[in-house]
Amino acid sequence: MTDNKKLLLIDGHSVAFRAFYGLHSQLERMKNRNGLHTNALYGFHNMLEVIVDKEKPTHALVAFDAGKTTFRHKYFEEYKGGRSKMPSEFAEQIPYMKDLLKGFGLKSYELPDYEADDIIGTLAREAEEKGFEVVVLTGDRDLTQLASDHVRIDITKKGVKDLKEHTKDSIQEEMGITPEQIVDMKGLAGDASDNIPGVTKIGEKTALKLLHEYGSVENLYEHIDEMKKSKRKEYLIDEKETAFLSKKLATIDRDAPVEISLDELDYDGQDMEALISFYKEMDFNSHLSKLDTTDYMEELAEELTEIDSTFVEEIDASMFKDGMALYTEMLDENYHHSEIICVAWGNKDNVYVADPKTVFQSDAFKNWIEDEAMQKVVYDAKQTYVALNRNELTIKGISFDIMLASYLLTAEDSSSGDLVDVAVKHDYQGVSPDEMVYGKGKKISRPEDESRMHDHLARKVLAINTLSETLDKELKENEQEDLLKKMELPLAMVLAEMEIQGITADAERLEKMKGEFQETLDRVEKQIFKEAGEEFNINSPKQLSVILFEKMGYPVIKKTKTGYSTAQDVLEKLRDQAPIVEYILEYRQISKIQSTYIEGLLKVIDPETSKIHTRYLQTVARTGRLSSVDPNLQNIPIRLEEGRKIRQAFVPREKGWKIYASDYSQIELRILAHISEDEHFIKAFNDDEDIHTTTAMRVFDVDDASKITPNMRRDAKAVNFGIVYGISDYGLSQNLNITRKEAKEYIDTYFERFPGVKTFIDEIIRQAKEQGYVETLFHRRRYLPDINSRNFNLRSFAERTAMNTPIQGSAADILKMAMIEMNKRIKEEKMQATMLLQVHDELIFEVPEAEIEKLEKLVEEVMENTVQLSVPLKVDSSYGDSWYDAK
DNA sequence: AGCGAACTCT
DNA sequence: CATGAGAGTTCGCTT
Repeated sequence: MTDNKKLLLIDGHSVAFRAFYGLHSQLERMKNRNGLHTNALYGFHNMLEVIVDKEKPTHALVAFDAGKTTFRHKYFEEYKGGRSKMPSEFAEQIPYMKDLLKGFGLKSYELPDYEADDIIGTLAREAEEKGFEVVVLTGDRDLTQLASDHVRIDITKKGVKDLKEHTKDSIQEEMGITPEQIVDMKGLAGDASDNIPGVTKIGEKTALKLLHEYGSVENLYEHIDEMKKSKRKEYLIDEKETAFLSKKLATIDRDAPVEISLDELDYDGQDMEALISFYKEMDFNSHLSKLDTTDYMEELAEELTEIDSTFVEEIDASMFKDGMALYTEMLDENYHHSEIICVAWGNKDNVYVADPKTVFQSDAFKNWIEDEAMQKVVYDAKQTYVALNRNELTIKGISFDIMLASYLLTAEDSSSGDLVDVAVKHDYQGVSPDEMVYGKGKKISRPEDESRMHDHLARKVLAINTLSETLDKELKENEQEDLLKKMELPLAMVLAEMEIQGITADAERLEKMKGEFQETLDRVEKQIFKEAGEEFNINSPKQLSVILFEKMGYPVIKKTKTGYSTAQDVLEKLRDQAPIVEYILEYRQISKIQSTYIEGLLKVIDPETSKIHTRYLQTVARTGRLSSVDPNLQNIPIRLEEGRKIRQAFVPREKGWKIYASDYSQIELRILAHISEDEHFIKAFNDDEDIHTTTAMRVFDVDDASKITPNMRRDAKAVNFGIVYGISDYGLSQNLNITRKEAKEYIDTYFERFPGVKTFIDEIIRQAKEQGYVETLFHRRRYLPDINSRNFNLRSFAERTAMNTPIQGSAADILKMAMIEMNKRIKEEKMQATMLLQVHDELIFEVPEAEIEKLEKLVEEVMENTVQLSVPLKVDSSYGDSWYDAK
């Protein structure tokens, strides 16, 4: 051996198929969050890991079969006939193989008309001629014919990671023939699995005997006359053609027109980024956590080309130009509390980095920030606004936000808050993750070497600058420019003001409630322990299920992945037979209020101002809705009286003022009416009818509204909801506690009576399948990669998303526009009323008594008329001394 | 530190 | 076969 080159060739399909059956018993357990089976991918992954680690190849390739037919079918149509169809659980995993291979840094190759065997055979020959060692990984014994002095064939055994190695010698020893003779063997004996016929009455034993005597099929027929007369000889003579054909079929073509050269196959290890995203996609969390990313991180850092930036201790006006990018660095994501630790700004010509102390003392900086005419581009306009506001600066003239732009373009989660995610998503590699500079978890801190931080920030500024141009172009191509510049960006400013304003919370009220709820909890807890006959942690579903289903022996109604379900709907079914569950339900309800709402809210009230400042996340919800965190003020209880009382703690900032709430009535169904153009729906809304009653009348075929019972209306309401969410008969039956058949009848009648809705659903799904995404009324997009998936769950989910997103998303768009307009009008009118909160279809204000009438008129005018649909939009308003009383 | 179950809202 | 949209927080429990 003159050199150490080693080529690893993998028979992709056969190895994956072996992996699939190797982990077949795990089939139902191994699914990702979307319901995609992952057992073949998992097994294949582990095999790759083992073989790559063991062999340390210098070159590698994974070969696949291309299409159904190969050149062999020309000679023999039935080749590989009689094979049963691939199970769909396996087939659905195939498209993801390429992601797995990408992660391993392995190239793959297929060749029309040829099988993977031929590709492998050809490359193995070439490589051996050039002095390589060759290892072939396959699940298929056929490949053993390729074994030679420098070619070894590894075949997967039943256990997933076990391999059996086949060398020229081991084959000779086990089979008694050379690897080359294996095809002669098949010529005579055939191969049932590939539907290769062979010669009648000749099996492996006979073939072996014949081959020992004659060596090959060709030689056998040359000397066939010397064979003494026998039935076998007759068969051999009669089926001479078949024997040659069979040999030909079984022979791997070692001279296939493979157009990839060995040089291209050099292997340089895993592609960390691709591997991480593959693990995430498949929910391979154990792999994810054991991944050693330090090498990768260092590598990334080295890859960054050097950039120029200036750390400045004195600032002057010459450092600011129109169109520059600006970034303010904070270590905690909650910008209401987190300190700015460094500031950077600049463009492609100059990047400046400075300490906040320097920046906030500078008049030149202040002039630039507050000059509307000087445009700035940023990452996260709202964060930037709030951060500067806390330093007595009001930023004006933000013209672009790459975080918002990226969200509009891909509607993918960029909530990690790290600019690097957005950059990488748009193929910009010049910036590193925050984690690399500041560390992660509890250890997040300023780097000791300050210059590292300065460089990091300078890179962010350059990234913002560069990406703002490319993303702007992409937005224009998608007709989404207005969505950014007239909706999301102005909204970011409005939200910033709302967050900074905050809502006043009455801590004393909460403290008082806390005491009362604690008494209830103690009392209910005692009763539960008495019924159970022992003490345990009621908050632990695991301990609770032991008590309920094992100790007390109540029937199990539903199971979760990890054990018995003790969810609300399950407990409600046990209510009649199990007195204890009544107490458990009460305990759960109250303890949720206590921990999340009372104790949780008390923790986030600013003791100085008595205010709560939530943060609205503008780039999380895939439909375009906002979400609210730290705390979430969009899920304050209302349905049950006990929880609703929490709202008494939300009060106006001044005595004598009121909390004023306005919500859109049935906005989603009105949008459905508008988009679907269903005449019955449109008429009902134009006539201001009660939509659920009208639905009930049509579905139950009743001609008089007075004959609609509350139950009929309730059912109709559930169906209307179901339509908006993308209904299934099963889901509706669960919801209404009726049979699946009855639910199906409801749905069928509904579609019959509202044909426009049916047409809308069919049409939106068709459109989604064709273009791969759906849009709201205002061009907000959501891509649906699974809409044509062969996996039922994935596809169904995408179909429901296709119908729900235009509805939910258009409602979100309308609210956003109304908020921008309201903010503007309140300022124009110089009102004291203040917009405080948004809860998906409602806006909450605080208002002086004297302005109530004016606000009422303004809110209605704005909310009902910001957008004109083919049905009217209707707003219901109310006010009171607290949020509780605004009902 | 991260996940799943349970709960809250529109 | 599995089975209604979009979110966030808290808890217990495992790593």
